[in-house]
Amino acid sequence: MDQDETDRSKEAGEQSAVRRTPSQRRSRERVERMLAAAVTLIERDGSDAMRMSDVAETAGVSIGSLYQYFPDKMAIVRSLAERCMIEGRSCVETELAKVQTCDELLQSWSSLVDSYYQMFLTRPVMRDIWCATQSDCRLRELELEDSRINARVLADVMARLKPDGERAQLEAVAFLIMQLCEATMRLAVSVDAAEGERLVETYKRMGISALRAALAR
Amino acid sequence: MDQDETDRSKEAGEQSAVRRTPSQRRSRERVERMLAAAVTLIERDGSDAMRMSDVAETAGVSIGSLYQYFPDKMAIVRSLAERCMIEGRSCVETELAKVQTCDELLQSWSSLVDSYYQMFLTRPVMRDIWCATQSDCRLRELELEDSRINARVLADVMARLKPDGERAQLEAVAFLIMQLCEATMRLAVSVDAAEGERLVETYKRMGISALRAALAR
DNA sequence: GTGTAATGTGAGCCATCCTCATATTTGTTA
DNA sequence: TAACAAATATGAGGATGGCTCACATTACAC
Repeated sequence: MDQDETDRSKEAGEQSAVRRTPSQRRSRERVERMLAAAVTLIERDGSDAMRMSDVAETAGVSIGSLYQYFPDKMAIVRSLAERCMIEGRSCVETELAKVQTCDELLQSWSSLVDSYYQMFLTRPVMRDIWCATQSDCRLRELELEDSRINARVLADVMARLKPDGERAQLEAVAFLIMQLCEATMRLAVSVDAAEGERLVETYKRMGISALRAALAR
Repeated sequence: MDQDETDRSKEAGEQSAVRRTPSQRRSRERVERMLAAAVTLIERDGSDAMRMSDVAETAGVSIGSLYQYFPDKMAIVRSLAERCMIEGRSCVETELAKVQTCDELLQSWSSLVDSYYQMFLTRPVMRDIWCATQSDCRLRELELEDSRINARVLADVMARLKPDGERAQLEAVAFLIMQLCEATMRLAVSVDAAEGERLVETYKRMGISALRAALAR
């Protein structure tokens, strides 16, 4: 069984945020408690300062239990990050699905950026996770993959609006826009609120003109 | 003396990459050896995997000597980062000093981006340092300050080309362009060469249109 | 040459991640 | 319900690596 997990994680590259899949309700609840404890601690001190022993204590489980489900410390952060990404992708898909015109696209995109920024402001844990992303190879890959998926969704819409556009080109623009969005968020939450807001506005203007340019004749 | 250092670092926020300033030639050379050793090890395994004991051994000094000059492991990375930033700022200043027209600005900026990208490709240590930036508060501040300085230089040129432009607005654009440049580099070196190059191109196009828009009537 | 300040050393302290042998709980079958 | 296997839980302690500190050595000033 353990063997099984290891193999799967090796080939799939994904999964493996958990080492053993919790099948009974008891263990599923405990895993939730562990993740919740991690959020609490990360919001208080940051993920670097978070100690595994504290996570265990806060969650009311033993160190051993923690390691039953998470192969290492970073796996906890990855797990939280994955949830954020899934949530984010769902927002992007929902918002972009209804787009019919270029103006609507710019509008939808702009509002996505706004709500994303709000998420960063209201959920401090996100900022930490997105920083941790940079120092963890696996997490970086996850984020890249996430951006690629979102970029594909955006490129789909763009392709609908400009059927003769070169697909690779559209996707490159969309991918960069997505990644620069992450970068802008990381930046905006590092400076004071007023400057942060202005940066997000500036980014939106850049993105809009990039989208316009990519969709133009 | 030690007291002095501590105080200065506390108030200045800067400096303090070194704990004790090497005044004799012998110690200055040793510090250089330590930094060189760190570069070697970071290029091989990354700064996370770099062990202080290895740095000491590679540099041919004792652990204690290392800690005479660097208060902690991150201080070494910070020290390397500062050197890169100083070098980068000098490039930016030199290149932008000769700009007289809008077209020349776009040309100079574009060539700066290109050479910066080349630096990332040819000096793997830079990628690692720029990643470490994200997880270190002090280093993040250094990078922000670096971007601000470069943004001011760029905004100066923009102001020359558009004397009636609102300064704060120009600087916001310039600052974001600088930061997104960092982000694009980090991204471009994380993907394969072909995609990396296309991303840099896309970024340049976005930057150019942002600069054009900011300078337009 | 003598004294002082600067510099160098490395054994070992300590925090923290993570393992593993063992104990407990749950679900299943007869 | 008893008996058994599979799943789950535990925490002492091994391993690693950052960092300290008491002491040794070297450079420099007079």
